[in-house]
Amino acid sequence: MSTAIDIPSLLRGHGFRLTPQRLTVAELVLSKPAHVTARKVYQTLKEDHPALSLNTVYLTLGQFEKSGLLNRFEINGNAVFDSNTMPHNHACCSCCGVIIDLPVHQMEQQAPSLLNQWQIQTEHRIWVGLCPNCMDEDRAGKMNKSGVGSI
Amino acid sequence: MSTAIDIPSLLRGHGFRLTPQRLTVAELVLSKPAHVTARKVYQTLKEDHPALSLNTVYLTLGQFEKSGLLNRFEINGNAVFDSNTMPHNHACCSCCGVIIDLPVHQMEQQAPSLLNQWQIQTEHRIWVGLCPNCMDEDRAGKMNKSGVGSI
DNA sequence: GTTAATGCAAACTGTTTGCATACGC
DNA sequence: GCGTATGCAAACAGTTTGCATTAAC
Repeated sequence: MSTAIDIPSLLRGHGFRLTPQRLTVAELVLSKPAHVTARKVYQTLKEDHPALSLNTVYLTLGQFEKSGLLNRFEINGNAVFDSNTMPHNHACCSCCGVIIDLPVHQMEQQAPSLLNQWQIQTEHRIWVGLCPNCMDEDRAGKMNKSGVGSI
Repeated sequence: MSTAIDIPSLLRGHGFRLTPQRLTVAELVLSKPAHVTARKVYQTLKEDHPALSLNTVYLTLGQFEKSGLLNRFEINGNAVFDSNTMPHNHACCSCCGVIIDLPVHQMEQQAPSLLNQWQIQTEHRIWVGLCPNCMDEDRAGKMNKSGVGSI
């Protein structure tokens, strides 16, 4: 990460006021690749930043999405925010909840001809299964049952 | 529909008791192509079948899914049940909420090589946008704002 | 008669909204 | 000082759970 992101400049550039809460959330989700839920952000930051409410996290992530700083998609009914705003696919482990980015293949770039008459707004493709780590643990009989709730 | 489905036989074949509620729900979602939410089923049937609770609908759809009679996926955080249990993709209109099935292209059949080490359980691909009908209405200035909540 | 199915209500989770207060600009 | 941000609490929607009653087999 040779070119560190200047979070304050980035936020100011999008017309945001520099509040401590917003800076903290931005530092967590914008300064490096991240797939997070609102609750995850809240739980991660609340210990070191008691002056942060879950409400503010929801609001802030929503603002970042509207400004194009974050992408939003859904896994298991949970809103997940992604700092990677370029087109890409996802895979999610149903055991540990880890989410990885996958490239969009050339053949996938155009929508099926049946949608020629549609005006496509978003597209999302996701694979769900066991990641290599959890398969190993599974084989070793140590599989946890937390499921994707841990995302 | 030359080969009408015998719902009672189908249910019995999967070990279900033939209750009026279960028969009614099955008739609605299994006898023809359908994309429905639990609430939609409940609202559709409750008028003619007062002896039906939302709880039972959730339970019944869940049982049908576990028996392989229905597929389940998610749109906008809502569980959608699909009578088409073969692999296929979806498109959803963000205006009227209509959902259409799309074939899986040959190139899509295999997971990306990055997932070679994964044990894939499910895969889902969805396009969201304006369907031709809603684009027409949009152009005519009659666009409704109901969004995908109408699914 | 057994056992599964049902209805009702309550719980629970993720998310949004209303409003008075605090604070960046 | 002005107007956005914030925290708190309440509202809200979708879904699941607990339990007594009912009905299919």
